[in-house]
Amino acid sequence: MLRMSKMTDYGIVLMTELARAEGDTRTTRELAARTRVPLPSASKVLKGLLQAGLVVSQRGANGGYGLARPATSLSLAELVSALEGPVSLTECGVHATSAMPCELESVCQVRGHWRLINQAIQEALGRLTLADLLAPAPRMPERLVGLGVPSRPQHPAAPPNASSTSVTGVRS
Amino acid sequence: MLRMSKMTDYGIVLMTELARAEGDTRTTRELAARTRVPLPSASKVLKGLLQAGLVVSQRGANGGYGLARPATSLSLAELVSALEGPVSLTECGVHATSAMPCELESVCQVRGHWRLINQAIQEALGRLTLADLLAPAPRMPERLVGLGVPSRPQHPAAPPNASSTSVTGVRS
DNA sequence: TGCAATGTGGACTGAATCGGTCCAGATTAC
DNA sequence: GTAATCTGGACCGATTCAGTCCACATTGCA
Repeated sequence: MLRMSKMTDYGIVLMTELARAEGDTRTTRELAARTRVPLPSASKVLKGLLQAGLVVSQRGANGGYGLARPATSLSLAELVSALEGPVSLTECGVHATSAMPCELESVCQVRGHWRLINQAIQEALGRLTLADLLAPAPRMPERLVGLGVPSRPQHPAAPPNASSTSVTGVRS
Repeated sequence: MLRMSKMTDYGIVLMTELARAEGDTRTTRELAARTRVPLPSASKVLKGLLQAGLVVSQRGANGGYGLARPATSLSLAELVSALEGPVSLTECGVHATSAMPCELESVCQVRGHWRLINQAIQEALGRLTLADLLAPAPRMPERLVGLGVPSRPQHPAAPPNASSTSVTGVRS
């Protein structure tokens, strides 16, 4: 659990494929075929990426999609945010000025902690770029050194729940 | 998005309340009343926590729930794992020996990266204990220093999606 | 000029999940 | 024996999600 949606999964795979094109445009059909993402879904995701400004489109014959910026400047955090909304485990801290303010704000002391956790997750995602995903998976990429080092008692592995596969899962 | 489920949210609030009892047991009714979690839902979540071994129960009259271990040794990662399943943004890396192995494993280079990201998130959650949540929210707790420091270009804030509230959100 | 290829925006549907509720039964204190 | 409490499971309605489809706009090319 605590998963990204499948669409976000698709989005990352499609962006990775686009990054391989290096400036060229690719049609939705091409991208779908190469990534095995169902065509209509690929189309849907690409529309979302377009609205988020992460890709540019060329309409008409010989049209297609291309990256809006170099792969080296597109962070995973941006991708996930664009497709999934703000990265935040709880509502708390997302809309600080919500229409539904915290009625027990004065007595609750959890908020600050969550904000930092959300921040940490966002940072972990922000450290990797699309370009990084193209490179061979490193044993321990410099950017994550210091994050992945256990410093607390290991918690027992949660029961594995056999479930559906994700594209990222399947292809990664 | 990228949210915990509401049940996990409840679980954290309930555990926090249990931690305040400091060894005493609390009935489901008490816990629900204090946290404003709907009683049946609180009951459901507590059952789950019991099976995960995070709380102990005393049946019968004068029964109730108590923490299975001191709050200082219960990490948030444990809590989330217990209620939400393995912490992993993608299927990939959760069941490495899945019945559905990656057909394109040889060409895919994303897996290693995801594994590290999942690890980073898990670490961020593992650094905080239940006891930490009881303390006043710090500006920047020592345990997270170094995680929350931006090192990449800030990505534009994703469009705020006004939505429902979470318990943690409401009370934090 | 017209046609074919392609993206655009939106509606729609079936399935799965989630939040929430309820109940019959076991256990314990008094 | 009775009341209070946890236990395990079934159940339901609402929501979300993945996926599909369609009418239309745009563009390149014959």
